Amino acid sequence: MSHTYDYPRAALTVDCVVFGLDEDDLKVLLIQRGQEPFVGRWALPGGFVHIDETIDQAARRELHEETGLSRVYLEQLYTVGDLGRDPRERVVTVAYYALVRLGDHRVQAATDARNAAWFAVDDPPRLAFDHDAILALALARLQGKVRYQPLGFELLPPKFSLTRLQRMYEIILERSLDKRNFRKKVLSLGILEELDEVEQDVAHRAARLYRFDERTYRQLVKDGFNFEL
Amino acid sequence: MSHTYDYPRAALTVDCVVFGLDEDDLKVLLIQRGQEPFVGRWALPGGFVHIDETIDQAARRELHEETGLSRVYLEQLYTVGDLGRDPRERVVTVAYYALVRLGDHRVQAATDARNAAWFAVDDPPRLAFDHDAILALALARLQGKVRYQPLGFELLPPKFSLTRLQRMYEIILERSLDKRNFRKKVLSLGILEELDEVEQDVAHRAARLYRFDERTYRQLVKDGFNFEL
DNA sequence: TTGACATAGTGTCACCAGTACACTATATGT
DNA sequence: ACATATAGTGTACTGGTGACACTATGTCAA
Repeated sequence: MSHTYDYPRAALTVDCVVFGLDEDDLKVLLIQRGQEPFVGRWALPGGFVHIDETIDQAARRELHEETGLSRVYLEQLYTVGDLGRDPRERVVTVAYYALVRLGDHRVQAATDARNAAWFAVDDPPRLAFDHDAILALALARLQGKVRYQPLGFELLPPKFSLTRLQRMYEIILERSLDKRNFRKKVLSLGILEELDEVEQDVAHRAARLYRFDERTYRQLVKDGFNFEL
Repeated sequence: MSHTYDYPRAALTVDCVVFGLDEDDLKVLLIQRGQEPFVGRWALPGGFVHIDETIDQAARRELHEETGLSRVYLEQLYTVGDLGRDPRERVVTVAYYALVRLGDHRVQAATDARNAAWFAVDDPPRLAFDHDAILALALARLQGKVRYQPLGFELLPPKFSLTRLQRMYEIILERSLDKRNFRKKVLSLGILEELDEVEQDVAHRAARLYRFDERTYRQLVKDGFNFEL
C-alpha cells in the first residue's frame, strides 16, 4: 500500500544518544549499521516515527528494538533537518538523550543482527550521518544539566558510596572536585539517605552506602536548584 | 503533481513564539486564523516546512510571511508530535521562540489578510491546536534562560536606561528587584557602556543612557554565566 | 520663582556559600 | 603487626547576595 500527498514530505526519524556510566568513563551506546548508506559504520540507535505513535513513543520503541533497553530516562534534545544530512532523501530527525545505569542493562544484540556496543564518549568511532554533531550536542546538554539537576538517580545503582557519586560528577564535568567540599554540599541538599551498609569485597576500608530519597529528589528536580561545583 | 511513499508520513510544520517587550508587559505575537480548523482563533505564526529548506529557514520564512518580521533572534524550542493535535491529520511541529524589540518592528497585516497582533503573555486569548502549551513552554524557557544569559540585547532598543533594563528583568521574572543591588550586579558584568546621553522628554530627572558592549556581551553569552537575581 | 512631584542615583553592613587545604580512621592482605 | 589503600572529617578566608533609606535633579504648575 502506498500513500500520496500534494507536496513532498520529509521522512521523520528519531535518534537516541544513550549515556551510561562506567567505573571510570562516560559511555555512549552505538549500533553498527547493517545497510546502506554507511554500512558498517557506527551510528546512534534510531529509526522512523510511525504514523500512529508519538515521537517519544517512537524513541522508546526504537531504543528497545535496537538495543533491548527499556524504562530508561529519556528526554528530547534537538531536532535536526539540514538538507543532505541523509544521502537518500530529506530526513528530519528528533534527537533524544537517555541515561541508564550500566550495570542494570545487558545490551542485547539488536533484532536484526546489528551489533550494539558501548564506547567512551571522548573517543567515539566515526559515526554515520551527522551523528557526531548530535553526540556533541547531547554531551554539552548533559554537562549543562548536571549543574541544575542532580542526575545520580538515573545513572547510578540504587546503593552507592559518596566517592562513587563524586566520581560521576568528575567524569561528566571532566574535572576533579574536592572531596570535603563535595560531601558538604551534596549532603546539605538532603536528598541522600544514609544506609546501615558498607561496600563489600574491597581491599581497604569499606565506604558507607547511600541511596537517594526519591521524594526529596523529585521535588528538587521539579523546583530546579543550583548545583555548581 | 503528487508524491507517493511506501508508508504514511506526518506533515512537518514550524511554529514561532515571538516575544516582544512593551513598556510594562511581555507580549506575544499571534495571528488570527483565516481557515479551518479553528477559523477565527488566534494561533502562533507558523506553517509547513518545505522540502528544500532547513527547519530554521522555514521558521524565518513563515515568520516573515505572516508577520513581516525579519532578522530576529530565533532559537529552536521543542518538537511536539502528539496524535490528534491537528484534527485533520498527523502533524509534527518544531516550535521556535523569537525575541524582538517592539519599537523596531511594525507588525504588518499578514500576507493573506489574517490579522496579526500582540497580546500580553499572562492574558492570551484561547489558542488554536495545542498552542497554549507551546506558549507556556516558551515562557518557561525564557524565564530559565534569563538566569544564565543576558537577554537585553535582543529585547531592548540600542540605548536604554538602567531602570528600563531592570524593568525588563522584573517583567520576565515576574517579581520586583532591588534597585541598588540590580545596578551593582549588572554594572559589575562589564557589558554596559555608559553614554553621554540622557533620556529626552520626560517629566522628571532624566536617566543616563547605556548601550551594550557587543564584544563583551557576545563573549559572556558564549562562556555562559550566572545571573541570579 | 518657588514648591510639589517624580524618578535618578548612591553605600554599608550582615550573612552565607564557595573554596582551599591535610590529617586521622579503618579495613584488607601479607 | 605492618604496609597499603581508601574513607572520613573541620576550619578559616573570601567574595557575593540581600536588606535597607536618603539625596539629587529635572519638569511642571501655581
